[in-house]
Amino acid sequence: MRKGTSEDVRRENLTAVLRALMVGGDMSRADLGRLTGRNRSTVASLVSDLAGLGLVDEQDPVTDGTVGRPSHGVALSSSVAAFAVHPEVDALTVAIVGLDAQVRRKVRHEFDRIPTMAEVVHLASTVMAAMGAEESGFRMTGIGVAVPGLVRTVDGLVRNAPHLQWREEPLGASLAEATSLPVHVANDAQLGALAERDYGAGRGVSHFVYINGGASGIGGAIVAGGDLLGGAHGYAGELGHTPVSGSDRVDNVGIPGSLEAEVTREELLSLLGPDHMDPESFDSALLADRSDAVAAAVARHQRHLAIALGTVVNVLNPERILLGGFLASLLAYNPQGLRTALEARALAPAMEGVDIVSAQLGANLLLVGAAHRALEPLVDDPASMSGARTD
Amino acid sequence: MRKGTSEDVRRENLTAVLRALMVGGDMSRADLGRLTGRNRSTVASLVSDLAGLGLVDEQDPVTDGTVGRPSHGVALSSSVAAFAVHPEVDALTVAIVGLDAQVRRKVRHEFDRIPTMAEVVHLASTVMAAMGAEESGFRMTGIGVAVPGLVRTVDGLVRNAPHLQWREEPLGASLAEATSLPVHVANDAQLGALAERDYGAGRGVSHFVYINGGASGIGGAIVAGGDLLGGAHGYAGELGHTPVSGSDRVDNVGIPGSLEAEVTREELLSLLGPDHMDPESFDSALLADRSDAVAAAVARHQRHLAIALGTVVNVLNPERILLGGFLASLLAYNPQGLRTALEARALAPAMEGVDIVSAQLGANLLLVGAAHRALEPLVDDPASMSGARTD
DNA sequence: CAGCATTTGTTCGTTTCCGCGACTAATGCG
DNA sequence: CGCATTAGTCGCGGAAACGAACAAATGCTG
Repeated sequence: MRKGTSEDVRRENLTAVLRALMVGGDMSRADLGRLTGRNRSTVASLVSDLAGLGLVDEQDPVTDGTVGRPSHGVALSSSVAAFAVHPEVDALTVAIVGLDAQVRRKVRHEFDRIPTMAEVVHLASTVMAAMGAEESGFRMTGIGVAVPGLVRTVDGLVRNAPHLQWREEPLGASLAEATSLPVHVANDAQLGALAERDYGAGRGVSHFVYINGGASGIGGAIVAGGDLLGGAHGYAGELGHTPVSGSDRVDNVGIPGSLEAEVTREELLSLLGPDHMDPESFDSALLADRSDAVAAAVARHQRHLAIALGTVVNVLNPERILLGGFLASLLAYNPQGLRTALEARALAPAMEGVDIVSAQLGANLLLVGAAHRALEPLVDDPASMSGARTD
Repeated sequence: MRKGTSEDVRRENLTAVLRALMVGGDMSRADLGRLTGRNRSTVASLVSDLAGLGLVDEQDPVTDGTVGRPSHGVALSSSVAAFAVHPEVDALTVAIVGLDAQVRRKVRHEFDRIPTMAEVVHLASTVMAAMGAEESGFRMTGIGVAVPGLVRTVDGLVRNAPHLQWREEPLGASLAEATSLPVHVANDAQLGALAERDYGAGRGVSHFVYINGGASGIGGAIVAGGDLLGGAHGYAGELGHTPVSGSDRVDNVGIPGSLEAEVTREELLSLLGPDHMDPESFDSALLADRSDAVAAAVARHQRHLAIALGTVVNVLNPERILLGGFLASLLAYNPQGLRTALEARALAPAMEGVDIVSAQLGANLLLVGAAHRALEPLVDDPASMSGARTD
């Protein structure tokens, strides 16, 4: 759309082929042609270009049992990848994730106290250097960082990450300086939504809302028209602070009666007994406990969640709502209960055909989302992969 | 983006030229080249094509006092236009609006009772036929209809327009059948937002929220990334049903404590005295009355509005909020009051740099929005204007 | 197993459309 | 009145996609 020359057509076609492979997996050149609507000769030329750039590998023709000449296989290169970095209160995860969304390497470092940004930058860059990605044949395009908090996406400034106790920390700039790689920092829920869109419960859905409930609170992200809705500076999607009651309970930014103030994992956990529990155990423990106390608490939580979701449905008219973390457990406990509560709060036409489902992706969700964020510029302009820049 | 051939480049370039003229007004061919970044010869060819299609008029070169050869002027054709139809409880407005957003003809018919859909269709098609648009040299591309209610945009089915007491009315299909013209039906606030985006307080702003307060309630629309956010079926933007209090007051769809239940023009009007008042009189009457009763009511209304806007800011991270109708009066009464109340409810980073302004466009706002919605397909594919179809 | 239909790869000519350069035209300025 | 500046016009070249013609590789059928 920018210049309007024929090279843009080429770029768009290269991107279309790459995207087809990313969502559809490896396939034959003929399939690629059908999927992208391009001509045989065009596809051949495009694939040849991409192979030359090292982004895909052309394989020998394989017969698949049908008549006709077998078509060459085309596979995403297993060497093109990006780093994913995910700092949490108790650990830092660094991974190498390929263009095919496979997690190739993964290192987790536990902290005994909340890390500072400088510590995270230092540790992450050390780990990335130690991984020897280039020596192992990976061609790294950049670094994607998933941060539990508000991030100014343009420069990766972490505005406020309450759980990490970070405020106005220049994470993007620091990490870029330490590694000399392009760095993309974003909110964790947003990156999770991207991963769900491409490989999870959001596949093929162009309007959906993702809401994740964790120990630290509730985060969300919006996909509209197939694109992540970031807003003016990337702060969009903060559904946790939506008002759901007139109570005085405040969330961690001081907003009273908000979703995050009323719906907490902590409260449910206290009813179940143990002080700590990993997400899977929490889910099964909650679903197993049908006591009155738990049922009442779940009902109240569902009611509050439904009010927030009602706003979401009325304002955004999504076709699907993805619930992650303990919000998925809340749904599973009584799916119809949540739906009924929501229907009382949403405009009937907007509510029609809205799916409420659990998010699909598990542990690697954020790593895939973060890495793919870093791979995005390459996918949008494959020709930029010229010299396999290894600096 | 679809096929990936060189004809797409042509189409995009034609669109770019047309859009430049729409937002920038008539200009010289040289300016057009600078604005669109295209080459001199390319612009000449594009303009020549558009002139051949009858979409622009090429004028004689005019000297503007600067050195160098004068450039040809290019003006949007004054004959290309669309119908705008706007049914309200007490009147039906039909207009002819040009590509240049000028309202060329306007007919308003008053009702003595709430009209049915069939009556509106019948009257609108009669009026449009009587206007003799084709005979007057207009080339009409379609009909845009602004409806105060929920509209399924794909086929123009009015799902629920409470004030008109319409439910499940096939307005789009009926009007298309009666007129044999392409019909585009949409929510009035959405069309107003489009007009504000192109010609009003939303110019050059790619993320904004438009909220309009009228006698019938509160409607809204969202522009994200420069595009109207319609959601899955076009129902998005319903900000009036956002929860703002724990009270039991319900709005017209039964949602308690919603913005529309708590913030009403009616309530303010009752404090000012008269039973009926046109918007302009209401605005000046409200701003003139600094009594304690009014001040307290305004403060309460502002507080509730701020809660809804807080949700909007947190979820959408807009760069501007446009207030229309009596919500603009509410803002003007005490701009700082609203802003302060909002800042208590919004995440500080998301709130940074958010403008809160009044909508700019007046009476013709919806007519321009509706007609331009009908002109959009033409702008997106100028070459489709082949035979100046007059059926 | 030999021919045939089917499907795909390959090559090459055609078409479209943009940019560029050379030349011409029209203006203001000194 | 010449010169600099700016824009229109025309022709050429390059990029890229498509389609046609041909070759290659497979399954199917008699």
